[in-house]
Parts: sequence; structure tokens; C-alpha cells
Amino acid sequence: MFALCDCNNFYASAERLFRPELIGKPLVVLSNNDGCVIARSEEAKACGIKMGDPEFLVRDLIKKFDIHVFSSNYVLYGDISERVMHNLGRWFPRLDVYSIDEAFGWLGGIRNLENYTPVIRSSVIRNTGIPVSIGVAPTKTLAKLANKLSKKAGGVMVLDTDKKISAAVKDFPVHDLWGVGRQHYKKFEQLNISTAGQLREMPEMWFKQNMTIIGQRMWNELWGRPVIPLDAVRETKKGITVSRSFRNYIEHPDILAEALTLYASRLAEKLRAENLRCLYLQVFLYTNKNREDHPQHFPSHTHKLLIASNSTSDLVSIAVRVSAMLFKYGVKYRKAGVIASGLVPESELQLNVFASHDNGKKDVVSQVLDKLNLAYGRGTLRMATEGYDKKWRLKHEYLSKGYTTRWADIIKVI
DNA sequence: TCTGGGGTCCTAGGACCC
DNA sequence: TCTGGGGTCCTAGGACCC
Repeated sequence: MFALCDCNNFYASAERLFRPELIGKPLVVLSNNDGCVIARSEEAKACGIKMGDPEFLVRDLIKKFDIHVFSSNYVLYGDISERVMHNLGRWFPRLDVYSIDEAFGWLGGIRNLENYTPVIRSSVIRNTGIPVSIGVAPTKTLAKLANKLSKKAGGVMVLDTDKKISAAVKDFPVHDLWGVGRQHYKKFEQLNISTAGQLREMPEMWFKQNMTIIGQRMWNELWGRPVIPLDAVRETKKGITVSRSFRNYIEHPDILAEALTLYASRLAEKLRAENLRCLYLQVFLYTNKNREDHPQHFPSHTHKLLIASNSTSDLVSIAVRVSAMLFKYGVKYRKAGVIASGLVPESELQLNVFASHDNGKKDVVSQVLDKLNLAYGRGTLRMATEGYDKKWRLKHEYLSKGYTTRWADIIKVI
């Protein structure tokens, strides 16, 4: 049996952990650049704020109901997430951490799940202060479904018999199923399928012909036949991305180069932190697709390195060069990013006869960068092309403190 | 005026190989 | 006039996830 444990309104709950006076009050967390709502407390949901609502469109509601607003504080959420996962790990010998706020656990050979599961739940809540819900079922897809139902059933839902599964599936909205997005939903709608129960009754042949292998998997999982395994050991990453929207539009290549310098520097740091190098560096630019009156441009280019690298100066110079190549005058750019792929461990450096190389040594400049920035804070030492005033930099006006990660922000008890 | 960021998996199609 | 078949690898793009 699989258990899906997920934190309720995770970012909102994490913010509330250090602001107990906000318990029972409406609260939302905004995306980067304070763009749109990405988490709401139950009270904020009741005020009519929807997931993904742009902040400027719900500003009136926020004022009207006196909703507390936070910019996203990923350092804080990452740290709280680790605590939750650590606690879950004590109950599940095999834990598959699926995202920042949820994990699949394996419940093999345990009987009496109806009694056991609530114990796990209350233990995690007691130890971390973060409310969690747990759904239990014979497949991952059904565990996700059970988890969703658990939110309105006291935080725990165990589907351990065919009878319980059939009852749960019967009226479950098909668009809430794991793996059903807008496109698949449209397809189901045309066939008058609106519940998971109806979907399950379709012949397997239909999935084969209309939905690729993903549909067949879903069909089997809905019938309680596990097809998606527990992924206890995360495989190495396939790619690493750093991308951000700009606070203001960028319309000049030199300013664009500043942003790309920062993003490529961050990317190189991330690669070094994971002891990886990349063979491909992709650079992309976006315009604002919500503005039909602006000329649109979504160029991208992938550069292949002769030798895999994670050096800040290498990646920055490529990113800046490629961005200059992609840039067009007269276009308002909204966002840009860099993606590293073709990742190889530092220990497996493949040399190239046609290029100079460092014989596998770490490059000294990057080492110094990492050392100084770790000791004195990110950005202490950086590349000159990153610029000085950075008007394009992220907006986060409602940022909470680094309660658990920054000495100066630790709560004092007087 | 103001609409996030970082991932995964799958498929189709092209290039290339023998 | 008639020009194969079976692979692999890579990339782009779509769909989905949180």
C-alpha cells in the first residue's frame, strides 16, 4: 500500500508557523515578483481568492478582507520541508519525496491501517507544527485521490478494499485526477466523462488509441493495479534551470546581459553545489504573452560546450553571447533563463582533444567565488557584467524573515 | 502598470549508421 | 522506370506536476 502525505496549504502554513497571531486569519503567499497567488490559507480561500490569481486583480479583495500578504520565501519553505520529510522518514522506511510539500511512503505488510495512519499524522503535526493529510491506497494514483478526499474527512483516508475504492472513485471529479490536465480534460468532456468512476469503465483499448502510455497507466492504477513504482532513490537530475521574470521590461541588450550574467552565475553555483558539470547551455527569452498589443518573441538557443563545465566565467560568457544573438530591438522582454543539460558528475570529466582543459581541476575563480559568497552572503563577489543598479531585479515587498536560516532573524524569547 | 519557477515524461521527426 | 530496412541518438515540443 502507498501513503501520500501532503502538507495543507504548505507555504501559508509555513509562514504562519512563526506568526502565530495569524492563526485563523486569511493569508496568501505570492509568486516571485509578487506576481500571483500561489498559496492560500483556508480563510483566504473562503474570501474568494483563487489559486493563480494575479495579485493586482485581487487587490480589492485583499483590502476588503484584510488578508495578510507574503512574498515567497523559498529558503524558509525548503527548511520547513526538510523537517517534515525527516519526520515522515521515521514512519516510512521507504520514502519517495515527490515535491517540496508531499511524499509517497510505502506501507508494506502493515495491518490495521485505519488505526495506524492517524498516529503518523498527529505525530508529524506535533513535531513540526505543519498540518498534513494522508491518503492510503494500493496505487499512487489512488493514494493521490484518497489524499484529496482526506482533506474533508479529518485528514486521513484509507482505501484498502475494492468496495471502498469503488465508492471513492464513483463521484470523484475527473479533472482532479493525478495526470489529468486541461488537454486531457477537454478530451473527456467531449465523451461526457466527468468522474473517475466513468473513466475507469472505459475499455483499455480506448486509452491505448487515444492517450498514449500515460492513459493506460492511469487506467490500470484506477483499478488498483500498481504501475507507477515507488521512487525511493531520486535519480540524478536531467537538467537545472535558473529563470526569472523582470520587474520592468528589458529593451536593451546591455541590460539583458546583466540579467543573464546573474542567472548563469547562479546556475554555475547550483551545478558546483551538486558536483555536476553541463555539456549544454540553453538560453531563452520571453515576452509578455498576456499583452496582445506587444510584439511577441520567444527565441531560444542551445549551445554545446566542447568540455563539460560548471565554471562561472565559462557559463556567463556563453549566456551573454547567446542572449545578444537572440535579442531583437523594439521588443519588450519580460523574462529570461538558462538551462543546463547533459549533466555529468565532476569526477567523470570527458576531455576533448580540440579544446584546452583544466585536467579535471576545479577552476580557481569559481572556488574563490563560492568561498567568499558562502562566508559573506550571496552576491558579495560577482561578475562585473551583472551591473550595478539592477532595475530589472525581482520584486518581493512582503518577504518574511529567515527564521530558521539566518542568525539575525532568529526569534528572541525575552 | 502589475500575470512564477523548476521539474518530469512522452512522442515525433530528423540525422546518421550499417 | 524501378532506389531497403532496422536500428540509435538527439532535439523540439506537448502535457503535466507542484
